Order: sequence, then C-alpha cells, then structure tokens
Amino acid sequence: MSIAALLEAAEYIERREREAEHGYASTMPIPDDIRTVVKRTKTKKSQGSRTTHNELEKNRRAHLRNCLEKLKVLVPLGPETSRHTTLGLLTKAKRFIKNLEERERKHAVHKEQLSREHRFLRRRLEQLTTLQPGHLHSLRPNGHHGHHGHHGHHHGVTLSSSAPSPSSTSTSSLQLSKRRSISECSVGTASSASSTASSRNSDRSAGSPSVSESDEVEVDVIGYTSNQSDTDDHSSVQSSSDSGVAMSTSRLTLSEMMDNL
DNA sequence: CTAAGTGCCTCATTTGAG
DNA sequence: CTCAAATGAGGCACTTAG
Repeated sequence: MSIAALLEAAEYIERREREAEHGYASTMPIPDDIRTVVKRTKTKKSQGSRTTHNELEKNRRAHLRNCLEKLKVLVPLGPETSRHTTLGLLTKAKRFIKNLEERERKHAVHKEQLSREHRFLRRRLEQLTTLQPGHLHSLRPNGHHGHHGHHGHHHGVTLSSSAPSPSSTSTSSLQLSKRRSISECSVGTASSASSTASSRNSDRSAGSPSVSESDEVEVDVIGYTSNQSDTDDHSSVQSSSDSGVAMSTSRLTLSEMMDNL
C-alpha cells in the first residue's frame, strides 16, 4: 500500500470523525440511528439513559481507536508490524518522537555553526571592501615589505590571519578547518596553498611572495591551517600583517564573493 | 440551585486471534 | 489457554439550560 493511499485513508477517517464528532455534542448533522437513541432517552429517561451512555462511550472508544489508527500510519512500526498492541504502538511512537527531537537538535546545532561561519565571512568581506588599495599592501606578512616594489598597482592580497595565540587552537576550529579544506579547496588552490605554506614557514627570513598578481582583489577565503587559532565565532581572526600565518585556500575574487553573498 | 447532559475513568465480562 | 481488545455498566466531576 502506498503512502498516498494511507494518507487518503487517514484523511477519510478524519473527515468522518469530524462529521460524527463523537456522534453527540456536535453541531454537525447526527446520523439517524444515533438521533433516535437520543430521542428515546428524552422520552424514556431511566431505561434509555444507560443505553445512550453506552452509545456515547462506544463513540468515544471508536474515536480513540481512530486516533490510534492514525498514529499507526504516522509511526514507523518496523518489521514486526503484524503483531502490534496499543502499548507497543504507544511505546514506538514515544521513541519515534524522541528520535525526531534528537534530529531536530542536531540540525539546530549545525545551523548555528553555519550561521557563525556566515557571520565571520561577512565580516571578513566587509573588512576587505572597506580597505583602501594602499592599505592592502600592509596586510602582507612582514617579510614581504619593501622587497617587491614591482607589485606596484596590483591589489592582490593574501589574507593572513592574525593568530593571537597559535597554541590556543580549539578542536572545533580544527574540525572546521579540515572540513573547509576538504570541501572547499579546489585543485587550483593547491599552488596557493603551497605558496602560503612556504611563506608561513619562511616568510620572516626569506620572504617569498605569496601575493598573486591580479587586477582584482584576491581573497584567500578559507582553509585555515591547523595551527591557526579560531574562536567560536571567528572573531579573533583578523587581517594583520605581522602574524606570518597565511590562510591558504580557494581563491575567490571579491566580485565572486559579492555574488555569493 | 438543580436536573440533565457530557466526558472520562474503572471494573467485569466477552470475544477473537495466536 | 493466554492475552489484548471490545463492550457494558456504574460512578464521579464538570457544564449548562431552565
């Protein structure tokens, strides 16, 4: 039986139930058999009242049964569906609801994580857009200063993240960086990643340029290296030229980032 | 205020399936 | 035979119309 058929059946039951509405206490038209019972109670009180009461009780139980049937449709009953009791059904429903709640909680946590990430990236973008081209050069690690004047008018910049205390890397940020580098680093990133890696290791002494030559402002958005500190909402990650820690990774042009946001 | 109606609960008994 | 479900019956609490 298909889900659609089950839903249709449930809907039918619900409709009938709404119409009958316990068969009493309803403004809806009451079926003839019930109406006669009600009439009878008004004439022959003592004897009929119990009958009415029994009818009402029967309807109430039918309503209860319908609800259980509907619940049965909603709750996955597993392989031993043939032999189910009311108690079993209710137990399974309880477990089912708990599972749903658990999933919802996990989703909420994930959503919060993503929104933090989103906030962080937004801030970074704002920082970059407000920076003047001249200032961008100051973002470069110290080792690059002065040596390569021929970069001249280029706006190319490698985002270096200031790591206030490199030893304070949290586990969550580690996971974050791993996930990011796996999911977001492209093949084209490899060169930039390696270049930033080399600059990280040697830029204080050798100073090989990690700045790409481009007419647009290039942003190494993501892929923090593992020794990089990252607080919960990334608020400690700032562009600073003296940390010597470069963010490797996928390069997006500023305009591309704008498009994405 | 009171009788009647209604909803819910509980207990005893019956019924039907495994 | 056992067990779960269905049914009948009685009772209690609450609401409502007269």
